[in-house]
Amino acid sequence: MTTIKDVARIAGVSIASVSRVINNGPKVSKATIEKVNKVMQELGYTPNANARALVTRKSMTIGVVIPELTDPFFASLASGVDKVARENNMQLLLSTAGQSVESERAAINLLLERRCQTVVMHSKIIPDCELITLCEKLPGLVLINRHIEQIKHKCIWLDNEEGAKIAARHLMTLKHKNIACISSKYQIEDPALRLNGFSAELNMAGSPISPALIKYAEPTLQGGQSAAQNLLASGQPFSAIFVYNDAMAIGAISTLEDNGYKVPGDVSVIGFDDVLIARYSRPKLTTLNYPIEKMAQHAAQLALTHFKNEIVESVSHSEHKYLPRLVKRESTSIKNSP
Amino acid sequence: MTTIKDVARIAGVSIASVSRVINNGPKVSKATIEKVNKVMQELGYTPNANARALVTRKSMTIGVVIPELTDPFFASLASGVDKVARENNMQLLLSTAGQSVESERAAINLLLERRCQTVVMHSKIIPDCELITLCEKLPGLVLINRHIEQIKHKCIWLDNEEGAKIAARHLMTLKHKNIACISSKYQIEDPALRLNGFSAELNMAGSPISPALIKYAEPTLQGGQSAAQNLLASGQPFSAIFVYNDAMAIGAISTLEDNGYKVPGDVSVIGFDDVLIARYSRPKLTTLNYPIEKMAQHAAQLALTHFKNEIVESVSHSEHKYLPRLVKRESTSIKNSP
DNA sequence: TTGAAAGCGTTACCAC
DNA sequence: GTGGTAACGCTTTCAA
Repeated sequence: MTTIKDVARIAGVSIASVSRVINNGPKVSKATIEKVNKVMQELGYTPNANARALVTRKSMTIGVVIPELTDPFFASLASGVDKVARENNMQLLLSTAGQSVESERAAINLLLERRCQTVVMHSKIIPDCELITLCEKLPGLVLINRHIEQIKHKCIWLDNEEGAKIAARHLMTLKHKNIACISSKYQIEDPALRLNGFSAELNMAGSPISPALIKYAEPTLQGGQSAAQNLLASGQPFSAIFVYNDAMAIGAISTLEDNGYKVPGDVSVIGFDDVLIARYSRPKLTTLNYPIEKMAQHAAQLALTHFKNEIVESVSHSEHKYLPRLVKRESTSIKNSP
Repeated sequence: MTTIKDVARIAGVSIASVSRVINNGPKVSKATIEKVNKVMQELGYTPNANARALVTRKSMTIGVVIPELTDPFFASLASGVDKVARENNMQLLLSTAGQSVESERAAINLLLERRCQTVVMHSKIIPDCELITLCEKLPGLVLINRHIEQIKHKCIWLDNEEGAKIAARHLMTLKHKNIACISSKYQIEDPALRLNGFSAELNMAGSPISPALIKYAEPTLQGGQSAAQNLLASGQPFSAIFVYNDAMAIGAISTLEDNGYKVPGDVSVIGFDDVLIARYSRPKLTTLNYPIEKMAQHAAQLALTHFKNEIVESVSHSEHKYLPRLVKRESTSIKNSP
């Protein structure tokens, strides 16, 4: 590869001058600029980002830690960060973390080795205290979808509980009384929060949810199918279901229809997340929109701000909580009079 | 940040020794290893990957160039490359390229600056000749979903035409005679190849496709809906549709059903790609599986091989063509006797 | 088995 | 305006 030295030699100027041209430095004559640019062109010179990072101590990269890329939810997250990176002439360094503490640690470590001072991390496994420590070592770290009180100004998260309450109100507005729930048996936090919020709201309205109408399964299409199966098998009457996520909701709908129930005619179904498939299902899914891409952009901006130390009081003390938005589509409707 | 010097000083050994410990170098006494490891631990030392890349001239990264991340197809591509990267202790450097020549060039350039010698690129815009030149500069470059004869040993692509033929045969096996097509009006290559293959196969079977039964639209859900609308409005009879991709196929199905046609009862619909939504639609979509993640893994491996110069005759002369696989689900069935 | 020292390709400071 | 040069943090000879 040609280096800055080659360019300098052939252009007949010093290395320093070439560097100035590259960086639009001040005090360079037009003649030099043109001469150098011409030589760089001819030689196909490409500056070495590693060398630059070494001396400037700036890697010009934004890191993202996510469990995996194939889940559209995480792809959107990464995409949001990517947008901010591009706006700031930085590049995306992706580190997939899988599902274990060790691999989450390894993922963040790779970013540290690359001296990536700005990172957006989605971590559900590493314990709070460890993340708090990490934040000191890496000021430009922002957590997404996790709320840790001590570092809340570096956390961007969604109010799952409130989202569930919105869903509850929506279904009650539609006159539903016997409402079932399908929840996930994994991931401690989110499912629990959603279920809590939902039943709290029903309690408040004076029509508590019947324990027999809560089913747990894998958070997948198949999980939704089997949970709906169980619900049907229970013999309990219900006219609506609040489902943990969209994939399960679509699974539930397919089971319901296979058993002769119309959605939303006989049973209303509401999902959560508003991922891609929600718009492609039939009936189109009513769900709660989780603005993950927007949140990720916010997170990246915030990480940049923290890294640059431009923290003002307003930022360092404010919470960054998002609220899901109800998206009414076709899978919920007013209760049929029986 | 603590450096190798700090570690050396505190451990009371030379920089060279610390380096040897870090790299599991040969000829280091057990005592030194332990001493150094202890100090590294205490200091929370993290080696600087940029400095290492500079001196070793190896960046330990695999680059990926894709138009965007939110399309599940490209997310799978990136994910395939990521898997290979992890297996080889390398990291993913992602460069999104958007939809213009300039931004495709910029994307690859960022990778060059980072001295990323292994890259998998999805490019539909940059002209062949430019890519051929680029391949000389970047021996570890592999193109995915593009076939350029002069560098075919560095191309991994899918046989779109043959895929379309498989679809045609499937529909003919199901006794369909009047078959419609919905194609995309964008992206020069893929849609044309698919349509060509499809009509060629029907021609061979002696029942050429009627031009009135070919509609073009945006390659989206909405595009599929409007194309199906047009098809219905044409008044021409048809009992099956070959659709450019899954999103359009699902759009077409919704329009058909909204107009009282049952799928597959009245009309069979077959998609292409087998992306996530194909499994979530109702009826589940019959489609052609495009093994993009597997292809991406292959591409990454191949890029690694080319970079390491481990090219053997068999690799440098063979084609890397993939065939889509028919996935029979619920949206196609044998033609109803009218 | 260990250490000294010469780079790797840049930037940035300091003279001129 | 321009050029010389000391870092940046690390690997890798080469001697000892």
